[in-house]
Amino acid sequence: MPPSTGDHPALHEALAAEDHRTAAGRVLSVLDVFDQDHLELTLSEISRRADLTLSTAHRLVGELRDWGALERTTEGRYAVGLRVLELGTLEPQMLQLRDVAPAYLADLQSAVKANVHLSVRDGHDVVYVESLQRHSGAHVLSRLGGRWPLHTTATGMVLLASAPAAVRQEVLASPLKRYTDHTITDPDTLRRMLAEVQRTGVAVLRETITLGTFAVGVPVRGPSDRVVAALSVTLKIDGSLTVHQVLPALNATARALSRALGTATPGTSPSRPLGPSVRPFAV
Amino acid sequence: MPPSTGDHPALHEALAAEDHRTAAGRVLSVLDVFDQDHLELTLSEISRRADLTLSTAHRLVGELRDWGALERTTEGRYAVGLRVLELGTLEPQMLQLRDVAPAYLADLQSAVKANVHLSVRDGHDVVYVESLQRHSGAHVLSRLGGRWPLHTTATGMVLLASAPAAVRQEVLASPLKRYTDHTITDPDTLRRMLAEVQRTGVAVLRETITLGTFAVGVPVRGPSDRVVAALSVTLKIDGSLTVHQVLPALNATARALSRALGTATPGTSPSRPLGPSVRPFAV
DNA sequence: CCCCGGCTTCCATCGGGCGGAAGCCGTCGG
DNA sequence: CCGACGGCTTCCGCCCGATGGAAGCCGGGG
Repeated sequence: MPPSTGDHPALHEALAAEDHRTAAGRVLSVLDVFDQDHLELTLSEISRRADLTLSTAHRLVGELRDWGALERTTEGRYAVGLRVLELGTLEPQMLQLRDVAPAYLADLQSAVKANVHLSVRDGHDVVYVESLQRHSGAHVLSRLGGRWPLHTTATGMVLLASAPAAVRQEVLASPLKRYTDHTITDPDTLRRMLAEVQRTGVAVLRETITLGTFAVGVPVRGPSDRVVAALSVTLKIDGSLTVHQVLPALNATARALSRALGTATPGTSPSRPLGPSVRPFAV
Repeated sequence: MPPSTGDHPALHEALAAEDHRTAAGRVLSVLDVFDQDHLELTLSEISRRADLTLSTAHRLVGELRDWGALERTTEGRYAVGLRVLELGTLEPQMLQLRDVAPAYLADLQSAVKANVHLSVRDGHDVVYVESLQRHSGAHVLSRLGGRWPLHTTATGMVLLASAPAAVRQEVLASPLKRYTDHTITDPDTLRRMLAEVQRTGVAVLRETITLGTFAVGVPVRGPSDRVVAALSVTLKIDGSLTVHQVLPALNATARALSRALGTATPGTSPSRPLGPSVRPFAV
């Protein structure tokens, strides 16, 4: 960034493209430097990645550490702290879903013997709220809190199809990131598929993220029939199961889950869902 | 807080106990107002609870919302955003554990038919990283990211027993919060129990949080035999199972999990744990 | 030995965060 | 109908504390 402006110290002001971040923005910049590929960073790395002077980074990191937002690893590097996780679990949608959903997901999984996902929409992304892997240990792509663009996953398509028209237009107008040869990147195709999803209530996406798999997604509705989440099953393309074979179980589970959610909101204080009405395929 | 200082406006300065928070501190104050019992708040509630003027709260909340740390509910209130959850899942210990642990926990659970917990230490608290409930739907006490003081849970005792001496002394010197009649609140008793845990490698706590249940905890070790987590089983007191009946399975699972973790660290880049060596009670 | 990179502490300055105030909106009650 | 109220949003001038430069510390390596 600062490649010898030394020659003309006079114009360093002009070139240095002032920093218009607010104090709060700088704090968030620090948090922003951590991602999947940067779990642990030294202070100087943070300062570089966040584009903050070392002294500022030092002070902010210190305050964040005191609060628990960051923690110091044994090797002296910094990482996101458990306090952030604790705070994150207070997100209301996800809190409610994680309360009732696991049982339904487990039943569905044992019925179809495949990976099962429950997701909600956050802006233009789909976020995993709960997932069950067939052979646990492969949490790779579907980590809790994991994000994908809406157009790349079955649950994303379901959520996009039922999102406010404004959101749909924004997504259709924005560049559609490609992950495989089969990722749908053409707005017109996407528009057509969305219409189809709206008509049928089911989204089927083939190899849009991972080659060799396809996913089937359906909506989960909360009180007043609003779509609050999406449920999906991911299958191997050369596997034994077809869309039509899993669809009944998927739909039944989604509807049972919807019913369980629907009962939860009349009272403002979450009036215990009592017994999860009907759980198809219950053990 | 401001009970009619109006009479003597002159001394409002003196009484008003200046606010020594930094800008970053105020940002964190805003996040701090959200907890288990305050999932959604209006702007004014936030401003009151965080002790910020309305205009300041307004601006900070706006910035946090733009970043995704907060979101606006349909009713116009504010809540923690999914971005926080996403960030929280980057916490390294928890990330590694959640990658490999689920399979082991599932095996253990199906072997003992009881609730199973995996926890790590964060300061003077124990934090749940993963848990399996016998009858799903009762995630109540053991929500992911949930916190308890170290002296109140079986996993906490295990982690405290293996924590640096400094931590142990701090906890022993601090007031030990009581939850039930059986919560251990006497430092001397705690010290004795810790010694016992260190000697035997097992912690058994009866009704220290919830009446009618007891829990058995054992350490989980990572590379270089450092204790990185604790594994526990929670049983009904009048149930059929005794400590001695679950201990073998618990120990075997903890050791298998330790081995799986141990293999993961030689290379600095997490060199895939390949196959989870031996999983006792595997299905 | 010195140099280098990373970290920590200190301090004067100045820009932007702060809070007061005014105005907007919807709701309730007289 | 109007007025009061609570909650929210916007605006703006002042002052203070965040900022970043600089100096000093530590450890490793050439």
